[in-house]
Amino acid sequence: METAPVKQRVQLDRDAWVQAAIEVLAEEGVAGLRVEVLAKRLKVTQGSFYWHFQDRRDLLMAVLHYWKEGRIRDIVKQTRAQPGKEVEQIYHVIDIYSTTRSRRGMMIELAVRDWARRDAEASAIVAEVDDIRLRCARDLFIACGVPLEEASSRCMLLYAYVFGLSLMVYEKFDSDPARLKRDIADLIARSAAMKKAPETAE
Amino acid sequence: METAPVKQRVQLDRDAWVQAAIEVLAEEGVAGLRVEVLAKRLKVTQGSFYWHFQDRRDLLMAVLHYWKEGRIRDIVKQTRAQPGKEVEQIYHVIDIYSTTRSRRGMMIELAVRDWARRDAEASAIVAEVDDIRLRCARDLFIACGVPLEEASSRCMLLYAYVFGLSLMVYEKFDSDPARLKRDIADLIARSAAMKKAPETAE
DNA sequence: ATGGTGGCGTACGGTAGCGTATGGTCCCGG
DNA sequence: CCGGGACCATACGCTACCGTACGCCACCAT
Repeated sequence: METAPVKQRVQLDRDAWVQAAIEVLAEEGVAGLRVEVLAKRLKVTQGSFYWHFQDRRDLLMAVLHYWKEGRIRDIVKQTRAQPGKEVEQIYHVIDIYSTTRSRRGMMIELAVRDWARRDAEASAIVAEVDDIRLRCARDLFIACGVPLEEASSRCMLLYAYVFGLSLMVYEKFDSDPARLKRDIADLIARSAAMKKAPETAE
Repeated sequence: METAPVKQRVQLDRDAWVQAAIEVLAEEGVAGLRVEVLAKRLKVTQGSFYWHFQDRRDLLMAVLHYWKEGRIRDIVKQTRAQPGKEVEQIYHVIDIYSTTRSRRGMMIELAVRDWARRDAEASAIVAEVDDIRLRCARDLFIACGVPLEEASSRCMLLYAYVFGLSLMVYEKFDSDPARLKRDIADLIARSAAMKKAPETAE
């Protein structure tokens, strides 16, 4: 996420290629992730690429695993709450994914998921990430006193909502998207079993 | 949706190309929608294509508008409820989009939305469709006695959820996806203002 | 019958992109 | 100082695809 300082590198390594690839992935999708384009962006030729990678697919797999590791790290970080602050943490998770603040991360997320719709290996990676995400979020609901099955439903709703939201174009629909998102967050997070829930937690 | 009977056509028209294009769009995405591939699929050469279309973009725009018209027709059909049956209709709408039954339609939907993320004209079309969808669904909630703002929140949650759900891979997470979806549908549709809501409506 | 037009095939030029082969350069250890 | 390996450039062949130019033919009206 921070590539600013090290700009004077003369030698590229696998990781530099992967990070640049993720950049292109976010902008153009998997289909736009071509080795010639990438090489041009890194100011080198294809000769360099085929030194570090066997072929294009090799890069794609590296991108996939790099993304997976990063997601897992972020997920455990985001779903770790101080005892008694679980509700706030749920609202925080919703907020992270539903604001334009983390637009870049969402673009990558969507590109990977679109990729996964036609590639088995990408689909497997997404499955792993989703499983971890859902379990972590469910634990958060459970810690709030929500029963298991309801916790499952609510965390699934949570993630499906945030991903789906970023696929929609709703500017014309509502004049106050902030209120809309707040209310939706309440629908997702406010359980009957959560009497301790705050008004809005913003 | 029904191309089975007319298989013996010798002359192709614009519409035949557009429908075949949507088929490819569902399978491969916009990036995979190439005129040579399409021509091969229709057993003709590119010469035919460039008779009916100015260029590739011309086809893409035709696909976009064809999709839009179809969506609008379906939306008004799906959100038209017999008075007193609005709640059931809401559950029905959720059911339509969240089951694998209409997999093909969802694949097209996702392909178009991914397309819209990088193309302004596609984005504009999606914006129109979303606006109509949201307004129709909101009217349904309002007809149930839900206040305006809550109706807005709930219908937005509804569509974001169904689109997001089809992006996720959750086989490993829950052993009973049917129950999960039922409970989520309840979270979306069952309002505090809807005392007349049925248990499950299935 | 004939010309002309709709619908398509053929042929071609051009570009983008993948992957390979091979040569060059810098650096580092002995 | 020199040999080898890491890293990259150059050059090439190949395929997929876009778009154009033009030829062919069936069909229909006059």
